[in-house]
Amino acid sequence: MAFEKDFLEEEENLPLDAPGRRRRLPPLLRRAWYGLNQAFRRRVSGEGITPDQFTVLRWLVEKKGEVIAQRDLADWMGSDPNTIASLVKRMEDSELLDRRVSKEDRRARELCVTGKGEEVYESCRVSALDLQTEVLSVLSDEEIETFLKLLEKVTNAASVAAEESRQ
Amino acid sequence: MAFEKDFLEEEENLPLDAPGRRRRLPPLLRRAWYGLNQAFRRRVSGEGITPDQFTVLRWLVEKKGEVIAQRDLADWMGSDPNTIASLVKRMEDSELLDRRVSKEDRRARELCVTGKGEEVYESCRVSALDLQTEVLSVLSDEEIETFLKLLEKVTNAASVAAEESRQ
DNA sequence: GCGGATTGATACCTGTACGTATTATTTTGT
DNA sequence: ACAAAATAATACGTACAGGTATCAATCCGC
Repeated sequence: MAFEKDFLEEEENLPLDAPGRRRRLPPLLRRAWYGLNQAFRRRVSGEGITPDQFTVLRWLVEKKGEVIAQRDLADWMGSDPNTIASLVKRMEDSELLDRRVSKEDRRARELCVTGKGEEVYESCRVSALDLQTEVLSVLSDEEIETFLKLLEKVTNAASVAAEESRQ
Repeated sequence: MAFEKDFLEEEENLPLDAPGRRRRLPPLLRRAWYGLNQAFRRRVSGEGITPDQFTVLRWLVEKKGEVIAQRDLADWMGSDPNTIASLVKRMEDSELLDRRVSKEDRRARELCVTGKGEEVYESCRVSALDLQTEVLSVLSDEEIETFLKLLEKVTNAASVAAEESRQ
């Protein structure tokens, strides 16, 4: 198809943010993340938790046994320590986790998932897996591998860019 | 479509959320989006706008001449009308756009970018382009095409999942 | 042309993101 | 040993996401 080839080559020469360009990274990433997040929120709202609270529970359950401070969560989730502070406070209020002052470093708070937290996590995990499977089912197995590999590179580059943009 | 159903059920299923798995979609997407958004926020904070305000300006500038209501923005950005209402209110307060009641439908508010809005948009557009180029530079041109194509599929699937998850 | 459904926007709420400033504690340099 | 730097968490502020409830205007079926 000469026409299609011309069209594609023409698009490749457009600047990355040209209005005519069909696919721009920021809007696509935004819609992908918000869509996924919104779908998950709607599916687990009956359990009384939010997507971010689920993420915290996942870390706590998978790392159970290890000592986990709020600072660790902030690093793993790429979130601000402020955000984590209010997040875990709400979760402590709803008894999904316990917080206690660390013995080794009295500035730090050690986090520990409660029994209720583990139960809630387990029931939401199924929804999370279903959703992920559903969304990725529009790609072939090979495409999934390729996509996740490229996404990981882009993610690391974005994290570096964010870090380097602090003033 | 019996065969399609069978095919889909047969696709079951990779351990997409196994703890040992190196790459999981939701954390990667989350970090990619937050990293990109954070980098951009830090770079344009001097201009007095936020990434979302920039997104609104881009739509208004690119669609200039057309009549744009808040509802349209909500659709294009995949955001809640509530979010758009407060967003454009802040932007009206800082004189980046004008709002007026539509002649054709007195429920609707027509949005129009101001001169100041256009100036701010133009100075931020360069930062946006730089950032996008920087982040995508970790991929080859061919990988960029592949990645954006697959990301678009995933994005559409995520939007569909969000829409179908309303109760 | 009238009553019900739909639609665009908003008020109010909770939850999240992240910036600055502050406090308490630990670490480090000398 | 002690002052200075670094660190973990927090208080407080602004912005954004999105839910429910509400209002006003429009549309639609009859």
